[in-house]
Amino acid sequence: MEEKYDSLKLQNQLCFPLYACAKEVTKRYQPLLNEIDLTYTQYIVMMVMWEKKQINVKHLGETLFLDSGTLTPLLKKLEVKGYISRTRNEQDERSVIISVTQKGIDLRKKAKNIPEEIGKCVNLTKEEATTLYKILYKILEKIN
Amino acid sequence: MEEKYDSLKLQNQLCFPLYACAKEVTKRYQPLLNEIDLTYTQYIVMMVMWEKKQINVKHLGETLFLDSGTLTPLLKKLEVKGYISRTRNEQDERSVIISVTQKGIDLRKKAKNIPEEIGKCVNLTKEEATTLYKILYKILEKIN
DNA sequence: TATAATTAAATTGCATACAATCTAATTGAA
DNA sequence: TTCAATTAGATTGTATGCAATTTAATTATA
Repeated sequence: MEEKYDSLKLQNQLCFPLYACAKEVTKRYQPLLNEIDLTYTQYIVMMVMWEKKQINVKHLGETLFLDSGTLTPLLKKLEVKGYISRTRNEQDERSVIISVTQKGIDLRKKAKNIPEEIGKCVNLTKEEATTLYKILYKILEKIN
Repeated sequence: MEEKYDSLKLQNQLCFPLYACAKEVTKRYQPLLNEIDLTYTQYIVMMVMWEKKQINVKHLGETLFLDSGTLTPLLKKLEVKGYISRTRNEQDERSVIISVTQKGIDLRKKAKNIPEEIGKCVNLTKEEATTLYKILYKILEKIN
């Protein structure tokens, strides 16, 4: 009588473990990130900055799947902390260019061991990690 | 010279696609959930209620990986909407028992087609879905 | 039994997320 | 060229999430 609702059971959802897992793994970052005074979202922004040195808000948002409603206040905080600077693009005043500062570059040294620490507590085999990675990116590509 | 920081590159992270995927998939629920006036978090709470009919806040939190700081205000909103009721456990007044109302039970009919709709936009093969499911639960078990 | 320790929710404060809207700058089409 | 459409960020409002603390109830222990 109830089996017509089986698809609504929590344990039959794929989205729920995805949601829970992302939350729990992110939570594990926090003690490590506290030591360098970053939140998880600020950390992934800094990861982009360490690689790109300079990027505008629109492109940063596309890279991280975040919109200006999230990024604008977050970038202002990173600017106050001295890790980035924000300047208008002179060729197109609508665009804001984010640049990493020397202090921001120096922060990378302190973050260096974080990925390894997280790897330990997730504890997947190489194959599982690769498989997970591929499936997640497949979803991300399909969904956008 | 830079390769010692490779582990800090965004594309070498497993956590980032996990984080992004969870967010993007959850976002796809919203148009469907708007029609029944639920947020995603309220929806997973209702999924538990449809199955259990009655559960206390502590157990609900363990099931959904959410704490009282998130659940208390959310449950009050669901109570205002008439989908659940909240009562103290008479045997242990510290505990709050959440019960689904008839209006809450009726809501399930309207939610019935949501999982299928989401499945369409995620578009994994059966094998991929199964693999993803297993790996995610492996992480959840290991991490807690 | 009286008090300390523990437990379950609630509260507070801070940081996302995102939809919707607004503003200013740029682009496009008649 | 001029005005409409588009674009990039910023702003506003709502809803999580979670750490830390508080409160009230229960349990454990000297």
